[in-house]
Amino acid sequence: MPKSSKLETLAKRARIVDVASGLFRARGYADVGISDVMKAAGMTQGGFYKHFPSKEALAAEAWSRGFESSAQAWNEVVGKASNRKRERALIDYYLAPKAPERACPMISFEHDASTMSENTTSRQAYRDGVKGLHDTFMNLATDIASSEEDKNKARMHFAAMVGANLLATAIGDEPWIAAIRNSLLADVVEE
Amino acid sequence: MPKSSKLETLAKRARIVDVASGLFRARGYADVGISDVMKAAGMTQGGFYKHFPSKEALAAEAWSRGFESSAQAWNEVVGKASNRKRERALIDYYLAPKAPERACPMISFEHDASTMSENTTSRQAYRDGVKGLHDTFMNLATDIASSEEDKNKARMHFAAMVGANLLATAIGDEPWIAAIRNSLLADVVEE
DNA sequence: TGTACATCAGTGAACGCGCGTTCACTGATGTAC
DNA sequence: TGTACATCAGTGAACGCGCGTTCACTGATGTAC
Repeated sequence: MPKSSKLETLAKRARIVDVASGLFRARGYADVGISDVMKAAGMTQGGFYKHFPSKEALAAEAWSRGFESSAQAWNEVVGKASNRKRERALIDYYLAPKAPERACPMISFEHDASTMSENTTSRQAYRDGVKGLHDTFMNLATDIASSEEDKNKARMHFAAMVGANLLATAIGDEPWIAAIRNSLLADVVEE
Repeated sequence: MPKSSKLETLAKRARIVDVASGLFRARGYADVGISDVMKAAGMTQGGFYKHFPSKEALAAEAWSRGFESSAQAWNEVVGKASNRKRERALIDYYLAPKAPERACPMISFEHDASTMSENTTSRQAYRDGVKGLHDTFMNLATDIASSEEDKNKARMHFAAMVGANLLATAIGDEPWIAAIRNSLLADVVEE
């Protein structure tokens, strides 16, 4: 059934971005083909180029989408927690096992973002996305009343949770990996 | 000039592993072709399969090699530092800019290790390598006299330096990235 | 409101390139006598 | 010690597959009259 109404077309385009975002988070840019994306979106691969000029153009949007939904999830999780346990709740959530298509975009996209040439929109999307998650973290974990030491602590915890997640993802649930996670959590004051 | 003496053959094999290790650290497994490796080793691509059954078999050895030389570098760096500043020296060194072929193997190999099927020797090489670097770090940053709190701190710093390096590699030297690095360093007691 | 026509989202096959792997061949190494 | 021969590391071309991209075609959408 060729051709759709304008509204349907936009919805399908959004679906492609959506689906690609999850696949890229789960398996990375290189391991996901255009045909994988289009199949998952319920179309055939030829139609892809009616929406995007290239695979890289899709990456830029799919990555942004991934960072957005990650930031949104963070806000929602913290919203449920009591006021003073925000950082702890965030780190707990971040380090909890998740479906592959919900994997941390900072980690999932890093290799491909680093590989891509400097001045691409997809690379900029990565930079903006990571900065966004960092700012989200700092906003949720600290407030105006926080001392500079507290902010420094939060910044370090941000890096630590990313590192811990990277190692846990690649290695799995061994005791020494759990020890790292527990050490991080132990450093986060619950008050 | 076909055929080499047995000694030359072994030396060439070692050179392939060496060169591949650097290329994989710099550009990742998928972005480095057999012909790249062999060209850099001063041979033609066909000869590769006289030494290894497959590209993945090379990865297992090249990755191990990368972890080994990384651990060795850590030991050397700390050796130069005064006794009580070992952890600080290690983190300073780890976060300092390096040539691409010296990039952190935990980060460079992570994506490909995660992607590879569960029971491969290359995947095991990654696990072992990361465990090795973790143990090296803990050995250098703590000793028998260290309290459990100190060990926890060190473990968290290990994760934090990996996370900070990941972000710095992909994003570059922006102020907020430098702030993360400084926050980590500020938490490492110099005494 | 109805009709003829242009548009263009989507199809599915094909193209072209790169890369892992294979293969027939070469000639130095090293062994057997 | 010398000589004939088997081995096998290394060469360079070719194969085959997957994937990004292109393309001729289809038929529903939506516009012009």
